[in-house]
Amino acid sequence: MQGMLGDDDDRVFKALADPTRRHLLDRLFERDGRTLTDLEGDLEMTRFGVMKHLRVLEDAGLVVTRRSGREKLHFLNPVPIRLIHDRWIDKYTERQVSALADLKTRLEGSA
Amino acid sequence: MQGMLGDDDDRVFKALADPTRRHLLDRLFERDGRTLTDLEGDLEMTRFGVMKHLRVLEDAGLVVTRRSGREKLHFLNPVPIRLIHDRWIDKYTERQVSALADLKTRLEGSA
DNA sequence: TTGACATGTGACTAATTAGTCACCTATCAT
DNA sequence: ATGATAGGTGACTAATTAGTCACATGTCAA
Repeated sequence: MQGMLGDDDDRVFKALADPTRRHLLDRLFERDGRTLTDLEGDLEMTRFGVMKHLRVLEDAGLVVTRRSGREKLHFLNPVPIRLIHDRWIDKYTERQVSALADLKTRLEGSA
Repeated sequence: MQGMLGDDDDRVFKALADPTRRHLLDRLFERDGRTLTDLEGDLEMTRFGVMKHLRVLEDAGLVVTRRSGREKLHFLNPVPIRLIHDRWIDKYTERQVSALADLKTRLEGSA
């Protein structure tokens, strides 16, 4: 039981704690397979900073990569996100919580 | 669109980044309505430390509280967790991702 | 081959955050 | 009332983390 709550998931949560890294995930959610240079584009940060953040995301398993020649392509892996969900939302209450979350999103969207 | 990605969600992710706070959420997931003294029990930390962590969780909306006499009862609010989920997992891929997550949990459970 | 481009590494500094301390306030039971 | 119990505050120190730098490696296209 403690096994699945160890170092792995700590890396995931630490990775998600930074707004730049969440923004990178947003970009990859929008469209997968981007390169470092592509992702560097809209960030007010040096390339090295972005690379460091991508490394953290990759170590956490939130991003998986594939080399293609001199480019490195980045893909979003949503499984760790789902595991966070399952840790504190059981199958029985999932429907109600999901409905509440949808409601909240809709209310904020129209505001 | 930026509205729902603002300071609020930053507080949520920062709150989740600490293992002690995740443990507190685990305890509340197991059983709701605990007091500070109750939660303090199995932690190697002073009461003040625990109180500080609970405060962070409450500010993030992950924990809601209710006063009952001289006691303060703590409840887990799963909605922010679900919003994290919905940010990077769309409704169309949710089933597949969920299945993968279940598989991963089962494999680790039997290991 | 050679110049240009994409990515990678180790060390340094500045800023953030965790945990503790002494001390304070409010409520309950007798 | 009063002693015990539950919870709360502001300031301090130690540890962690973000961002940058100069420099290095590997790949493509002509």
